[in-house]
Amino acid sequence: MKLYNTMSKKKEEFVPLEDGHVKMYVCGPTVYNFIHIGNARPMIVFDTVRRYFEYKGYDVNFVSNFTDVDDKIIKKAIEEGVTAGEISKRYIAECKKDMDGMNIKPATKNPLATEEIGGMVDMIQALIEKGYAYEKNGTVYYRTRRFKDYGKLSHKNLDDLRSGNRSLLVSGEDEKEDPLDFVLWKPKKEGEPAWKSPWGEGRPGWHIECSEMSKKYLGEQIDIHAGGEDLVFPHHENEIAQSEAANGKEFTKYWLHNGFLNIDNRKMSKSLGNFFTVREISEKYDLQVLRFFMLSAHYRSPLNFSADLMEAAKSGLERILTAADNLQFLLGNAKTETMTDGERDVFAKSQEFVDSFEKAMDDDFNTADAIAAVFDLVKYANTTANGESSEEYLQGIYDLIVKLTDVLGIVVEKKTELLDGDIDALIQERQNARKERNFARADEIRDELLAKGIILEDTREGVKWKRA
RNA sequence: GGCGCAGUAGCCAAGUGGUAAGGCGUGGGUCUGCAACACCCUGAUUCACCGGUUCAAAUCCGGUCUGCGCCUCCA
Repeated sequence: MKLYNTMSKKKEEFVPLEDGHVKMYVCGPTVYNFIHIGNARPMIVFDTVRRYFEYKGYDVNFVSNFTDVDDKIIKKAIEEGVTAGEISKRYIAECKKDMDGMNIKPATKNPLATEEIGGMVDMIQALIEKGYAYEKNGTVYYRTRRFKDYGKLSHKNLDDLRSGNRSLLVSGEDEKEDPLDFVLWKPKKEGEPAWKSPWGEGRPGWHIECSEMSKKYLGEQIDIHAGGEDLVFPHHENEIAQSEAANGKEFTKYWLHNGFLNIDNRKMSKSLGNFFTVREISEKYDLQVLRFFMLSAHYRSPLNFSADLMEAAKSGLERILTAADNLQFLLGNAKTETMTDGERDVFAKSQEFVDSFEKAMDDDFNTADAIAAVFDLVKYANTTANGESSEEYLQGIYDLIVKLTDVLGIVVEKKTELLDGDIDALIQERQNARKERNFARADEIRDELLAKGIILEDTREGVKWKRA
């Protein structure tokens, strides 16, 4: 399988560091509020990447952090008059609820920055000893120009950065030896959470968190490091500088970055009023729709979000869900058990959809193409399965749909809820009314059930129902 | 200013040298008491524009226009 590496700007064949294993780190959110749908994109995309690796038989060690100490968290805590810890704890819990709704598999480990301070201090210390960092008045800076590969990920040239941002030179950060130097440790300010260190009380800079947590839980060298494209510079560039200087070896083999999510063709921002949290979306849609929507485009492309596009995604997803539901329904009424020879041939042909699905995913996780394969399979199921199909055939096709949609993190299984006895009785009464051609009564019952959120569908094989 | 990405049907979106997947929507039809589902048919002589390379270009090269991102801890 091939994946696009931001470092080389090319699709590269994936070769794991260790056979059969994938070590993967995804930069997680800063938990100062409910996550927004922009945060959701990397979560969904890289969860899908993980699922595909697992589908291929890899054992994936998936680590994703929560940044739980940061200016924004502290600001929110002050506003509410609570501790920063209360804020981060609350929003980590809320974030996990949203992730669950989006069917994102729990990470192997979700480290918290505040629980890893000791390791970060050690790493900073090592950088100072190696001459890659220096301390001034309680602040520790990384000596960017000392790391000769600086800029290799974002393909930037240090002198361009400089000339393009002269304002930095005059903007007061005169403690730094060079305006490009970034903070590894910052001293405590009044009222802020702080930890002890050789340079006085304070807290770590953002970049060092990921370097340390990645090293601690995955080792000095990992296969994949991923995140939003905005993290390429400076965050990931700085992580490379820190980790490679401290550990003396290549940090990450493959760098994956997802494209940005726009709203109505504009960048999402509070001032534009086009800011959506995942929680808000969940009030209107099953979050599977959001997931399906995000996977309908390639993960590296910019993706536009709008109400119309969500509606279209919902319709598309329903087509898949309906097909699966229909197979389930037919299974409950199948008259024969084993496949006929004819069915065996028909079933054998369905393998081609699995092949094209895998081919798409093997090519840098082309989920849009993979979804097309799922739609082809759905059409195949709709045209070949019917009341005469054998149980074995129906189950076989159903299992294929589940196998593929599971990689995408889409659940097609209908939550099995038993109908209340009286609802069941109403459906039966309606059937009798229809038989007697008393359609007025039949429609009356259908409307009554609709009011209770039950939609009835009359098919050739019998009455089906679903929740509105 | 520097670096980079994108422009494919009404909408979304694959396709990166061999003659345009898939979905949503629209319109027509089959099925059906009606509705819904499903199925069949319906769509770009053409891939922002202008040149060039080639037997062959949406795909490669040059230029133009348009939109967007990064270059201050925003996924």
